[in-house]
Amino acid sequence: MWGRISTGMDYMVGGLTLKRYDPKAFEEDILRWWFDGGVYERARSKSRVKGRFYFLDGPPYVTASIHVGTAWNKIMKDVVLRYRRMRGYEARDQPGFDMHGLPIEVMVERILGLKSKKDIEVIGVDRFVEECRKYALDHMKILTEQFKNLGVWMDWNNPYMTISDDFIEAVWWLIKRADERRLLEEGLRVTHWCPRCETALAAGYEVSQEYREVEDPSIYVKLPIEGRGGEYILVWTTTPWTLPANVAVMVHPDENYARIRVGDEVYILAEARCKPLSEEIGFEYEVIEVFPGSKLEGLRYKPPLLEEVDIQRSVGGAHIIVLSREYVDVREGTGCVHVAPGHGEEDFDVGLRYRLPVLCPVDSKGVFDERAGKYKGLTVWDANKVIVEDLRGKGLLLYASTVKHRYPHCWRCRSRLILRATRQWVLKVTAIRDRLLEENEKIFWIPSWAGESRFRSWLEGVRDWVISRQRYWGIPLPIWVCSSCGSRVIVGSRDELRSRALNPDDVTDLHRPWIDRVKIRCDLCGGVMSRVEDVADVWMDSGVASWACLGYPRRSGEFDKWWPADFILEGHDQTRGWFYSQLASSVIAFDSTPYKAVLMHGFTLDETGREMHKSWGNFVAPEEVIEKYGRDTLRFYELQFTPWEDLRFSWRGLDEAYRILNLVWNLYLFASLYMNLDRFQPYRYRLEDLRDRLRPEDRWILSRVQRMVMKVTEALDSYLIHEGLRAVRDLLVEDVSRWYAKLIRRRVWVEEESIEKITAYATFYRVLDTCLKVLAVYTPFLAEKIYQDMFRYAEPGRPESIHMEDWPEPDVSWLDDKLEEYMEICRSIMEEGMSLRNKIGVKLRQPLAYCLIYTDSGEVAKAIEVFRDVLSSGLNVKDVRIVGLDELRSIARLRVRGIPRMLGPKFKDRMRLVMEALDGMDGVEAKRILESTGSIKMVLDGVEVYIDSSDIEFYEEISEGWVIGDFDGGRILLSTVVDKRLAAEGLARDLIRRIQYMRKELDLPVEDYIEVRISVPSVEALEMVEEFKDFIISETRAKVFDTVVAGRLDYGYVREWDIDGESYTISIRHIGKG
RNA sequence: GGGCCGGUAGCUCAGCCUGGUCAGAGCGUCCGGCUGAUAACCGGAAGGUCGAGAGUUCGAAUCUCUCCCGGCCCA
Repeated sequence: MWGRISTGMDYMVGGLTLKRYDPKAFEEDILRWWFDGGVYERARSKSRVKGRFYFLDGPPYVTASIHVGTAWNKIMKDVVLRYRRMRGYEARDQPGFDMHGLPIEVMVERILGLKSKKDIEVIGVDRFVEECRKYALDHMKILTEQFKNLGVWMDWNNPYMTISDDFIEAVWWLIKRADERRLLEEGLRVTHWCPRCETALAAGYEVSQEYREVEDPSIYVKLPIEGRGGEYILVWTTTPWTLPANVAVMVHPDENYARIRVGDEVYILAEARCKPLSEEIGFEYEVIEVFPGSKLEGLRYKPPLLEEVDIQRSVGGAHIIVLSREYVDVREGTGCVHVAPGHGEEDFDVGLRYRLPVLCPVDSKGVFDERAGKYKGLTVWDANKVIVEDLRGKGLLLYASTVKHRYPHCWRCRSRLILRATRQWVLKVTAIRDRLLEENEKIFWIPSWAGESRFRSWLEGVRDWVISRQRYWGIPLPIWVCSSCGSRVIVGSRDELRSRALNPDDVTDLHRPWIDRVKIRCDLCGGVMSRVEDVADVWMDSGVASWACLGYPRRSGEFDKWWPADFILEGHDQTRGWFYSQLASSVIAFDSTPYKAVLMHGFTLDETGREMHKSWGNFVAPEEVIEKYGRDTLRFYELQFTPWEDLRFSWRGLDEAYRILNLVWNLYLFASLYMNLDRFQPYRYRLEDLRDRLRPEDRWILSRVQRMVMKVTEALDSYLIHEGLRAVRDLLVEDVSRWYAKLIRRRVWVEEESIEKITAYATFYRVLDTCLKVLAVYTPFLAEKIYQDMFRYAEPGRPESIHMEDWPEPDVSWLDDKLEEYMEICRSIMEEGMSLRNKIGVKLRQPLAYCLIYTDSGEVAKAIEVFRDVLSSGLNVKDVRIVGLDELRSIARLRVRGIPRMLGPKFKDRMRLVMEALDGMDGVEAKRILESTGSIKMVLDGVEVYIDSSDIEFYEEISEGWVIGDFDGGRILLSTVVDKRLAAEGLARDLIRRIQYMRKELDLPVEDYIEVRISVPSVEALEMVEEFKDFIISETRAKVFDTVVAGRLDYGYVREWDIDGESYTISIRHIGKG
C-alpha cells in the first residue's frame, strides 16, 4: 500500500513534509505510484459523462531518442488530455509509434554491415526484416520510458504500432478504396531516386528535407542546328550526365531570342542572356536577328552525344525545339533548356505534351547501362567528367566552369539523389485537390494562419502521391498482378487474401518476404498472380492512423464511437507530412477530414538559435534537465512559450522556472504550516458558510481566482496552453504570493481563535485548492505531492489522486469587478506611498502618523473606504484619511513665482517688486484669475501692471513634516514626523525583527517559547522598549523578558545589533512548548 | 523567385487581432527596503530610434505598403 510519500526529511504534523521545493525527493516516487500503483488506470476508468475526446497522437519515428523538443510536444499533449479528463471527458489517450520505413532499414544495414540491396538479398530478406522488427520494438520501449518519465499520462501499455496487422490492413483497405475511386494508377514517373537505397523517394517530405550545398559542373553546350552549318542553339546544364537522355530543347514562346555572330559561328539564345553570357565567357558578338521563341518551334538539331550513346541513334521524333511558358526562365542559363524527360519532372511533363520519348539509360544504382553506349558501367557522377571532355573534343563545349548550389540528398543515407523515370504506383491526389481544400476549411487551426495560409498553399500545390518504394521493411502493397494477362487485383484485408489465395496457409505474417509467397488465381485468364514487390511509402502508415488505431476496417465498434479525431498537435514540419498524409488518406477513404482541430507548434532550438541535432552536439536530452531541475520545471518552462513559435532553449530560463515553482511551493508551505499549527479543519469551516464574514481582501482574492479559472478554462478550451499557464502563474506570483499572503500574515499569527483567522484560512485554503487543480494539468508532480500531503491529509474523503479531481467550475458569483478595481487603486496608492518613504528615507518598520489622500474621484474614495486597513498596515501608518482641498492646501500651498528671464525685459528695475508681489500671492487665487481674465493685474507704486501666464510658474510649498506624491487618482500626503511614541514602536519592531531572525538562526519551531533579554544603550531606550514590552513579548513568544542598560548578557544565544547607529545586545534562550 | 512566420531593454520574451496610461515583465548590474513561507521577495536607478523607410490617422510597436535580416515551406 502506498501511504504518504516518505522523503526522509523533516516532518511536520500533517503538513507539507519538505521544507524546500526539492522535486528529486518525490517525483520518482509519484511516477512509480501513478504507473505501477495503478493510479493512472483507476483515473482512466473513472466515469466521465461530459462527452468523448478523441486525441490522436502523432507517432514519433522510433530511431532517435527524444530531446527537449520531442518532450515539449508530448508535454503539451499531456496538458490537453489532463484538462479534458478533469473536465469530465472520456479521453482517448493512446500513444503511437511509427515503426516501418527506410530509416530503420538504414540503421539495420549499418548494424549488420550491409552495403546494398544485394547484400540484403544475400543474408535473406526474412532475417533482415526480423532485425528491423526487433530494432523497432526495442526502440519503442526506450521511447516509451522516456515519455513516461516526463509524467505524460497516456496509455503506454497499449500503444498503436504501425507494424501491426491493423495498420497493414488499414493501408490495404485505403489502397483498395483508392482503386475503386479510380485514384490508383501505375505508370512511368520521374521521381527522386536514391542510388544507394535503390528506391524512389517522395517529392515532398523525403526529398526537401536534405538539401545541401554542393559544387557541380556548369557547362554551355552548342547543339548544331540541322541543315545550317556553323549554327548552334546554346543550352546550359549543371548535370552533363543527363545529356545522354536528351531529346529536345525548350524555349519560351513569348520571349525574344537572338541569332548572334561570334567569330565565324552563329548562336541562338535568349536575347536577354547575350550580354551576361558574353561577359561571363568572354566573347564579342554581333546580333543578326531578334525574334520570339515561338519561331523556333520544330527546328531540329543534332544531339551532342549522337556518336557515343546508342539510344540517341535509335529514338524517333526527338531532337527538336519545343515551347514551354512555365518551365523556361530567360533570366537563367541561355534561355534554351536541355530536355531529358527521363531525368526531370518538368522535362517529363513537356515530353508528354510533345510525345517525346523517355530515355533513362541509368540503372537503380545510378550506373549507366548498355543503352548508354560508351558510358556503360560509369556512375552518373563519374560520367560527368567524361562527357564534358567528349563535348570539348567534339568542339561542342562552349564553356565549362563550376557552380555551387543546393542539391537534394537522401534523407537517410545522405547520398546524392538523381532523378529517374521508373514505373511507380501513384495515388491521384491532384484529382481530389478541391475536396482537400474544402475539408481544410472545416479544420480548426491553431494558429489560424497555419491552416488558412500554410497548409492551404501546400494543398493548392499538391501533386500526385507516389506510394511505392522498392524496399523491404514496410507495409507491402496489396497489389497482385497476373503473370499471364497482366490484370491486377487489390486485396483489402487479410481475410480477403486468405479467401483468394492459392496457398491460404502461407498467409501468416503480412510483411515481406512471407507475403510475397502468396499467389492468387487470376479471375480473367486463370493465370497466377504475384504481388508487386514494392512496399508502401511509410507516410501512408501514419496517414491511416486515425482509423487504423481503432481497428478499422476489421472492427467498426471503436471507429463508430470515436472517429474522427477531435485534436492533433504536431510541429510545423508536419504540414507536408502527417497533417497532409492523414488528410489525403482520409479524403480518399471517407471523403472527410480525419481530425477536427490542429495545434501546430514550432521547433526547439538550442541556446544559440540553431536546430538541435545529435550530430551537431547541441542536443539536450530531457533527462539532463530532469536531473538538474526536475520534471515539473521542464514542463513549466516549456509550457510558458507560445507554441507555434520556435522555442529557444535556455538553461537560465529553466532556472527562472524553477524559482517560480519554488515560490509556489513556499506559498503552500506557508499555508500548511499555520493551518496545522492551528489545526484548521477545512470541512468545519466552509467558505460558503462564512461568506458574510469575509473581509474585503478575502473577497478580492476569491474574485481574482475566479477570473483566473475562467481565463484558463477559456484558454484551454481553445488549446491556448501557454495562456492558461501564464494566467495561473501570474495569479499565484503577483496576487497570492506578493499580495494576499502578506495581507493575511497578521491575521494568522494571532494566537487565539478569531473569526479573522478562520476566514483567512478558509479563503486561503480555497484559493490554494483551486489553484492546485489548475496547476495539476501543468505541473502534475508538484500538484500531486501537495495534494497528498496537505489537502488529502486534511480531507481524507477526497479522491486518491488530484488527477481524479474535477476541474474547478467557474463560479461567477464570486466575481466582483468593483472590488478588483478598488484593489488596483489601493495598490497604486501603496506604490506611491512606498516610493515616498523611500524618498524620505524612513524605513517601513517605522510607523508614521498619517497618510492623507486627496482625490476628486468617488471610486478612489470608495477604494480607500473599503481597503483602509490594508492601506494603513501596508504603509505602516496610524491613520489613512481622505482630505478636502482646503486641508490639502493647508499642507501643500500652491504658490506663484515669477520667471526672471520673462519679467526682466518687461519691468527692468521694477522686476524685484513684481517678484515680491507674486511671492506673496496665493497660487490657487492666481490660477483662478488667470483662467478667468487671462492675466493678473497688479498695482505697483500706483501703476497697473499685467502679468500673463508665460511670466510665471506655479509650485507647491510643502509644510514642514510632510511629503507629497501623486498617484493615478489623486495625491498622497505622508506625515514624516516621528514622535517619541512612534519611535518607540519603530524600535520595538526593529527588535522583534532581530529576535525573529535569531530564532530562525537557531531553527526554533515557530510555536515554541523563548526567554528574551536585551541590553539597551540608554535609559531613554529602556523606556521606549518598556513601552512596547507586551507587543514584543507576544510577537516573539517570550515567556521571560528583561531589559538592562548597557549590561552584559552572557548566556543563551547572544548577538549584538546596530539599530540606527546605537548598539543593542539581545540574548534568547529556547524554552520549548511551554 | 513565391508562400508563411519572426525581428520590442545586455539576455529570454509579453503587448500587436480590437490604434490612444503599451513602451512592459523576468533575468543580469547598482542602490535602498522588507521578511518566522521564502538560498525568497519588494521598490528605485540604469538600459530600448519597438529591424529600416514611407503611408493612413489628431495619434502607430499596433493598420497598409516597400525594403533589410533570420527561420520554415515551396519552386
